[in-house]
Amino acid sequence: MTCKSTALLIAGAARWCDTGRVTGRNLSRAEARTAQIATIKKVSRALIASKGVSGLSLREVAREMRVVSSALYRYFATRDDLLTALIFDAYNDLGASVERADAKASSESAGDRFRIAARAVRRWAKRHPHEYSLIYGTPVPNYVAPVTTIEAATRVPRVLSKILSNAQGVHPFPLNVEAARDVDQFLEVDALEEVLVDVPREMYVRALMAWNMIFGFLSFELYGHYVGSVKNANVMFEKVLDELAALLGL
Amino acid sequence: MTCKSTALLIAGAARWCDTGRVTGRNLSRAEARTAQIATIKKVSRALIASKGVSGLSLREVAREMRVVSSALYRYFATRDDLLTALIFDAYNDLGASVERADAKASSESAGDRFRIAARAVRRWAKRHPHEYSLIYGTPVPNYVAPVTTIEAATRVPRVLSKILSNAQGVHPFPLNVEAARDVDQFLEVDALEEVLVDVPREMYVRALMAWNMIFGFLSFELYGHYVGSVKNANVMFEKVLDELAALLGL
DNA sequence: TGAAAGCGAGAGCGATGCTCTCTCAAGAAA
DNA sequence: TTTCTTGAGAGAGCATCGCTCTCGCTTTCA
Repeated sequence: MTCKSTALLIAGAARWCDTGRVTGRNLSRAEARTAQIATIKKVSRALIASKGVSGLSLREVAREMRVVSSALYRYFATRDDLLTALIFDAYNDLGASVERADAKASSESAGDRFRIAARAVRRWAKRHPHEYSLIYGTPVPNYVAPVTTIEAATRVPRVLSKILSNAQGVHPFPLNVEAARDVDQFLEVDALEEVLVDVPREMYVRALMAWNMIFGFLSFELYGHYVGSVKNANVMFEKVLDELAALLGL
Repeated sequence: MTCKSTALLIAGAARWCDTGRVTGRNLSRAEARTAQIATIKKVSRALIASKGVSGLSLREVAREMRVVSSALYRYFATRDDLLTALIFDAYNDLGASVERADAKASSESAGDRFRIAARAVRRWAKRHPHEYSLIYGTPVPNYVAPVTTIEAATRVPRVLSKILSNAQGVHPFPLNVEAARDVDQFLEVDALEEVLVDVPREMYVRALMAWNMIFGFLSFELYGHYVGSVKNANVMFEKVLDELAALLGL
């Protein structure tokens, strides 16, 4: 049952020992390490998908990998560290999905690109509800996002704002010009300028609202707050996108 | 340390035995039971407030109450049952807060009433962030809202819609009449009519959006998604309310 | 070739949710 | 008043969890 005689294994083929140890001549220690980390995350994602975030247990991951639980602590010092890695991956996975969808829609009108990007967000969220919760649901207590995560988290806003900035000249709903003048009083305009490139400041509030509305909608949909009021969320989402597009002048 | 000789306690005064048992002549069994339930919930709320929902442990509640953990199972068969009771209370507490705020604002204009109600939601959420998460954050796995909870959950929407229906005749942003005609295709119009009394159907989508936007904003604010973009959430919230009021024609 | 570092096994600690049995007190029935 | 039923807490126990520590083996590197 244990794996005392790794020397007996066929040297040419890297493979899993019964006990989970990665061995074989053609897999360096570093490679084995990244492979193990990938496996841990893969199994964790599967576990989260079936039991939710709170159902993720290091011991069960270990059991699944036919490894003793203490072995996992070589790779993640803490359950929260594992979650942090998964959060990071989720942001990037979502961001990549939306970027991909937008890239394919480069010839569309601004309004259509906006809708396509928003639908990509929703599609990802509905396909990965628990990973969505990981990043947009209740945060894990004491969790503080590392800097790398912050960057990954801006990928979706960046796509939306690129669409916005490409759509200059179209006339939005009447803007409250007075309200837009003191925008630097309550927004981090310096940071926002790096994301909302070429978007006029009068639009910042509405841009943030649109971003917030998309995720607010998904939280309501996924968490059941639309039960009893919204019968067909697909259609409702399109209606919301219509309103948002009008608000943004798309 | 144990409480074998309750007969020796002063009969006239109901009091806690050292071991947690409620005793005394003037406290009936039923009264003692409701008192214990109230205490359990009170201690649980305090625990949630300091450690978050996931930090709520029946054993710690029991310790706090100087009672053995198994005793709590006389009142809540499961940790999730306790959470369900707390969710119910949270909905009602939030609903009552907003109703109270709106009742005091009956002489204000529709726009002001809308803002006052929305601010009441936000104030409650910021004062009870963990209870907010309980009802608007990631749901507990396998949780299904009992009917009584559903009713409690509609108290806030009811207030908002009452304000809306009282504000007929004001002209909203241009409504997409075409989009509003097939509202019964994707909304539960029968159920919505009982909440959105006297609100025209063309407004249903925007009314739902406003409701959703308020809570979406709070989730973003409380869960840190505005870090790096919104400097002063108080002001930003007012801007959002301006936009929503305009959208609703208030 | 030999020292250093990485990794998994395994035992163990304190904590969790939950179950079960035991005992005793309170309320209802006689 | 006495008997019987029911409700409540105590306490032991089970399976599980996150996490720590030591041990022995293997890979890596000087």
